[in-house]
Amino acid sequence: MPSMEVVRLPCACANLRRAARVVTQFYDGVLRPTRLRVTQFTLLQALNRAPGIYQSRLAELLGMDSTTLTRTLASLDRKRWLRSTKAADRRKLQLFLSPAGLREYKRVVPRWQSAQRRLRRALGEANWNRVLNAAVLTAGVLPKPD
Amino acid sequence: MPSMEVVRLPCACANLRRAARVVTQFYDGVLRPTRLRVTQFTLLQALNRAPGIYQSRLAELLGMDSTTLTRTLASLDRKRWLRSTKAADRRKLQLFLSPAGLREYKRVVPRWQSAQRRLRRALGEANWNRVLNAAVLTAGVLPKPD
DNA sequence: CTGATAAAGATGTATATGCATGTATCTTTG
DNA sequence: CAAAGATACATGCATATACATCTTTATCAG
Repeated sequence: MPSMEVVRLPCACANLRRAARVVTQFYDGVLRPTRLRVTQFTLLQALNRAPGIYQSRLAELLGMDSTTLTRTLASLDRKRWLRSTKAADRRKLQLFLSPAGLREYKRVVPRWQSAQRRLRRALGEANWNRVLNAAVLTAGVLPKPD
Repeated sequence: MPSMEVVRLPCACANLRRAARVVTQFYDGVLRPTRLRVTQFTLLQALNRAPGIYQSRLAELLGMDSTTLTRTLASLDRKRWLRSTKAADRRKLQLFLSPAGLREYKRVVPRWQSAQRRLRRALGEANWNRVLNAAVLTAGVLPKPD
């Protein structure tokens, strides 16, 4: 008979990925009526806060491969929420929200706030702050593999 | 000029996803010589610990949609690392490692242990334990959206 | 028992993600 | 300055992930 007890995963990475999946599903659920996912909302939010940021810097900020951004940003661009211009160093792209992008961002903010409030209540203050610092925890701390 | 300061993301979900990306990249880097990714390693490890587990229960354990498992397990199955049999309730699948799957798991364990040790050292005990509990934090705590 | 409903998994479709590699641009070295 | 190397982004390819929907099987109401 299959085990009924909880199988504790000893892998830190597996646990973190699991937490990210669960929380993403929660946020996406709350955001569903807006037809925007939390991943795209995060990009709009970052661009609202750091207009003109370089793609490479944004990737660094999100701990994400810069080439992953190429595609996710392309989907925002298709919706006309983005403006990008070449920087003085013409290899670099500077990214901005378009007016429509700003409107979209503002439209979704209340739902996002609701998700934040509900998660905060569910976790309690201490755990909430730990989650907010999760990114900082792993920023620059990790040694290069091999 | 694009901002040089750190842009703190206020979204708990964005932070958690970021941490998961960074840590996944680290584990995948350490595991690279084995040509196995941490996501697949996690499945082998789970099946090693809970042989005969139902697919739906495994999905629950990993906070993952059960239909996502269908495909990830299919990739393990293509490599002949899996055995699955129908349960008494013939809608359900019971999952096991094949002998080759067990060998593969054992082959990769040392690298995984190395990644664990290195992350633990980088984070320190307190943060390490928080990460190990990240999954528990979010288990069953979240209210249904709407 | 039969029809209605629920549960488990498979499949279609879409997004997210990373690495290897390619191309354009910049920087460094002689 | 020209060649060599480095940097930024785009593209090809592979995996990861979820939801809606479909099929199969089980359970429940009568």
